[in-house]
Amino acid sequence: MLIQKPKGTYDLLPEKARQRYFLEKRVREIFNIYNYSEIRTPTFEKTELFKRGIGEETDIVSKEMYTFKDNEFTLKPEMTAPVIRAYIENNLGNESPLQKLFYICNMFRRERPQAGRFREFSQFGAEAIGSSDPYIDAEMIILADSIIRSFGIEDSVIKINTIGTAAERETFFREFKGYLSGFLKELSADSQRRYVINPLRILDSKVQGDLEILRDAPVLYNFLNDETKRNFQSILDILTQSGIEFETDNRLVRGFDYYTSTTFEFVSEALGAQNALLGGGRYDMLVQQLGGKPTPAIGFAAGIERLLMVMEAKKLLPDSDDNLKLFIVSMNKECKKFSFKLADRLRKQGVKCETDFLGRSLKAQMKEANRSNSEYVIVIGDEELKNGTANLKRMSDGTEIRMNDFDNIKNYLFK
RNA sequence: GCGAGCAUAGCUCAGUUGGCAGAGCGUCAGAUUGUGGUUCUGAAUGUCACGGGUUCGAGCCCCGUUGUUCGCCCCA
Repeated sequence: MLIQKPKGTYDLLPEKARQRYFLEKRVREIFNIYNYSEIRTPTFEKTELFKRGIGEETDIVSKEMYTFKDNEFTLKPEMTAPVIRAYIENNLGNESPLQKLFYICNMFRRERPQAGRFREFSQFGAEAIGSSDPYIDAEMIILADSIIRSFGIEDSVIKINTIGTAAERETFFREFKGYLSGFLKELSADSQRRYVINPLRILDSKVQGDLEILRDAPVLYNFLNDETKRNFQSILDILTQSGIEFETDNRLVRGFDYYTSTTFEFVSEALGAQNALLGGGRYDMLVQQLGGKPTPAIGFAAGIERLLMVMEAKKLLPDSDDNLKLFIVSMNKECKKFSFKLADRLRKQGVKCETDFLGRSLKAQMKEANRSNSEYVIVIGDEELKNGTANLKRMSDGTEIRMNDFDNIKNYLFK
């Protein structure tokens, strides 16, 4: 039986690996410009970190984690909890009252794979820890937007909401559940389940019957106190001043327990059912919950596979421009000895070049040079060895340049 | 965890009422022996996902397994 890759994983073959490198490089550049510094954390963490960080009752923790048999450790299903753990453990708050961090890494969730969803997947994201300034909320969204836009994705829609503090939600839930109790039997099975586990998520329902019931339901926003509302309004104002287009969506709620106040999502029509390209929000209680001092924080995470899917669909991925400079063709074994040394010398001068390793015919080597998009070809035969001259052929138009100094080929190549 | 579809050459896919395993692309070789692309000629490559069953006979029908795709849930 052939050994296959685990379900929901993928091999990144050279072309795809190059596209991903392109994406990661650009992402790093933009994070750097916004003064976010990279952080890397272990691939696995204490299981307890995710239970306390994300919430026991969330889908991720309750059924999607890759936990080792002894239950002590779990492959990370997301990065916010590990970053906060590292922040607390390394006393980063003492170094500077505001830490702006970013990450690019892969993570693991045991879900059924489908379009835009994998069991091992990659995200890049940012966390700004230490500030509750609405300007940092705005910066986070502007940063996310400029990354998305830098890839040429213009039609991604930004949705923003505020879900208030835990205390504000408590009073809302009392009213909300009171209202829904009258319609309990008419709600969809999923929403009936959520009624018990996480009533907030009922707001997210797309079932027609639920939508009708929700139409007259109490609105979370009305239960938020003035400060929360003012704060939210400031964020929206700053975004508007910054020229960011967005939609407020008072039904946008997210699946992690740690979110407070601001939540946002970037969605794209080019994706399938899993249309969220990027998601994030404020989590002012998490640092404290994980044993640190009370510290406000906000972050986002973007799905790299989904981003690449959109870019592929919109043909925004660049072709490789990293071609061979020179292909050295050898006529026979004696010439190959010379070619190999020549290639080695050129490579040490930083010239990307290649020679034949299959003992193939002149024609086959020429074809190989053509296939690999080599800019120049040089044929090394007995005459060249004897005379110390050769023709450099430019493959784009077939013209040949006379070359009579093997020690200075580089000068001919870059003329 | 639940539902539906799919599985044939390296890739994309045909394959009729059950009757010799196919095409295009790619790969390799050649077209008077030191010059690629275009063209032409030829060649190689298959446990028809795996395991059972029905049948004289199964790529095709039935059952199971695995993989995969798309949904649900949830998320990036």
